[in-house]
Amino acid sequence: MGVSKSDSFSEEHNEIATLFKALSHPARIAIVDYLLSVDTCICGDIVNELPLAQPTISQHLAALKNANIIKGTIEGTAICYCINPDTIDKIEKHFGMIRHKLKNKCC
Amino acid sequence: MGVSKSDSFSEEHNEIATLFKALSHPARIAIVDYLLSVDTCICGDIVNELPLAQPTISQHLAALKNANIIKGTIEGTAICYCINPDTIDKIEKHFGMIRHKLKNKCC
DNA sequence: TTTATATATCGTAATATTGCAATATAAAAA
DNA sequence: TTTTTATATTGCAATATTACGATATATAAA
Repeated sequence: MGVSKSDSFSEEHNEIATLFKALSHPARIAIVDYLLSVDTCICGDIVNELPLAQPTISQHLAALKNANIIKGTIEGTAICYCINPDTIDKIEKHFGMIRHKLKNKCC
Repeated sequence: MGVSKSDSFSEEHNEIATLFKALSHPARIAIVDYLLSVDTCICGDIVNELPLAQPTISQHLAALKNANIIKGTIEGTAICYCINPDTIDKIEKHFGMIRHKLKNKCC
């Protein structure tokens, strides 16, 4: 009834689904893309990059932080954001596993 | 107001977000995992593998089919499901891009 | 201290997702 | 044809997500 039956699934399935969920919105993809498009970590100014209101972006950033996809460190008034490579690794490994299993299949 | 402002984002950002959304539920991850765990394509019997009612699984399968993550071909009364390697490729390429961009960064 | 700037939180409305019982559909078997 | 089996669709209730105005918070600058 609207509740995801998380308890019914394995820890790992829940974990990977949570990561994908964090990446399941175009605004969050755009944020990740923007963080990747500049050479250094970004302090401030993400709000000006997207066509969304500041509270909305704050929410999306919180979702990404919550999933450990980005890291934010306070830098005076601003916050500096970076991609967390460890989490990217984790997702890539999952696809590596998929790729590996796909190789032994006939489709 | 609850509506994702898809129009505000690029085609590519929307497309990749849609793929992640399809993978953002543990039941759908479990389905993909199950399809990968057997050597051949699965005809029927997915319903017995998961602790969800048949209509719910049908919905999840439709979501995966809709995102082109799995393919289903009718085989008599049953339907044979397979992972679509092309879509897996697409997602992997996205992470390849992320990985590439991360290399030139200081974090 | 006062003001400006950057980000977070609250409250709320609109919409989407999840789950399932009931029912429909469609092919295979009897 | 009737029955069985597998899957899809409908309808609906519970919950989650998305978006933003208003407001809070916290540091920097004046």
